Amino acid sequence: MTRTAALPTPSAAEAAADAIRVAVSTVIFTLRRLPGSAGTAVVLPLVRRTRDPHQGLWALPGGWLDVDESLDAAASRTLAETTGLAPSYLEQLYAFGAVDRSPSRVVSIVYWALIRPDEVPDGSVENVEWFDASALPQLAFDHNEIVGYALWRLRNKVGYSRIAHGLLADEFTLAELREVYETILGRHLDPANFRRQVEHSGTLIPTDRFRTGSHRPARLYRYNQDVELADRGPLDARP
Amino acid sequence: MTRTAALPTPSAAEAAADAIRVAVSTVIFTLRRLPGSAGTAVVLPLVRRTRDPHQGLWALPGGWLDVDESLDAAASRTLAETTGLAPSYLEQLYAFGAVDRSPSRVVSIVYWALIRPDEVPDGSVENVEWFDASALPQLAFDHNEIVGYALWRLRNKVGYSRIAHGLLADEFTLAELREVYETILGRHLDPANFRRQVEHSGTLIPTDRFRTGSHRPARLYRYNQDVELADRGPLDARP
DNA sequence: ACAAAAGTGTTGTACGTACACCCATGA
DNA sequence: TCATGGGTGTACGTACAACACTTTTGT
Repeated sequence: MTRTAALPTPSAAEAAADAIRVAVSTVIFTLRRLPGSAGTAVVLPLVRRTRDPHQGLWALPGGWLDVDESLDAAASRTLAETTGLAPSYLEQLYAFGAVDRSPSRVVSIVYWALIRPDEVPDGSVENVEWFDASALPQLAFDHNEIVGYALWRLRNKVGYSRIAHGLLADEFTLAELREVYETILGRHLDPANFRRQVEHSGTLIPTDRFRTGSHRPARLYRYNQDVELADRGPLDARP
Repeated sequence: MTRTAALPTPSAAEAAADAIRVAVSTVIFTLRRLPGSAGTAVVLPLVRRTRDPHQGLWALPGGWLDVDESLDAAASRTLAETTGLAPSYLEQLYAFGAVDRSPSRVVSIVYWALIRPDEVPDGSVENVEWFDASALPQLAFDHNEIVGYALWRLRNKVGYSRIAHGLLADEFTLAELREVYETILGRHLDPANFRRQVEHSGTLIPTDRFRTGSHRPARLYRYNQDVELADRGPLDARP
């Protein structure tokens, strides 16, 4: 299967020349341990464009919205086609509709998503590569701007919600959870204070298991499924 | 000029039958002093539909997106056509795109806006009426859901930004500002504590003028224009 | 034994809340 | 002079940051 950001769809191709077309793209974040030194980075998958406009440049995974497909469904499909997996968190980001953002008139409904590092397939997919979110090349269209906004939302939301759990496996240590926060926020957090904050939030369930490592074993926690990752208000009931 | 929520546009009418059309709607909030007793309510303008679907029902003001018009511009145009004025605050709310939200396939980019009560024209406009946001009739399409979400965003945002100033004239007393917060949040706020919070926030500039009323005159304040009403991150730079 | 991470305790500051109190004005 | 809203002072509780300290493991 070829993967390109210019995804032809019958209904779109048939549209009139001056029509407005609706695309759906997704910014998919995960965390990746950097090879050499210690450290973790926010990474996202990009797709190399195989046709004009912007042939050869990297772009966000996406495609045209199908006539019989909701926006959420289109975002999930996009994600499945790119990563082959369902996201641990998926939320609409923004609708981008500047007149000159593409040669033809395209309104892009952009989503952003989180997936757990352990669920990212190892084998590389054709034309897809994962990039460090803080060191992106020049992207197609206004996608640099879009990723910048998605990163801002991620950093903001990590401060007042529990979305960080969307980047961890089912069981994790507090140190691992803290590393997620530190990576996203880009600053050091006090282990003692972090422990108390997150313990008193009621979103964690301690288990009987421990992670044995180089030193004193750390207790493993589970995420409390009763608590939503983020409060999206009336829209929570949807999809 | 007639105002309907079914707004014909050449480019849309020419689109193929199975094409996806893009509409822009706006939830416009302002405050209105209730007639009889004391009290203020959040109100918004609705447009009576003059054609199917949902003929006769009330709907959000909106229209089709023009091919040579950005989303923001379309929202501003919508607002101007409804109220004849520029909003004191305008922000994209959400893109609604359920397949069955309209008989034909329509993706609606919804904005929400604030305007100052003193800038709302007195004379009523044909087919437009202002409704108490907390007591709406059944609206066309999914517009009840949309207003509910907009209200949630308004109440949320008033807690961590200064958008309340978007509902006041240039000069205002602290009691007036407090009434805005109380109306939106739906609860009483301690005058003494409210004063300190808002005074220490650095967003207010005291003037030499006082509002003389029934009792001790209250100092008038101005809004500090250097401070943005709300932090929208990287998107702030956009128009 | 020692290093290093897990986990606990203590203290100070900032901030929101509750509420008592004084001030200035119109009637 | 009195009622009322404008405006100040103060005490209390919670939340968080800083950091000293104890515990438990691998080597």
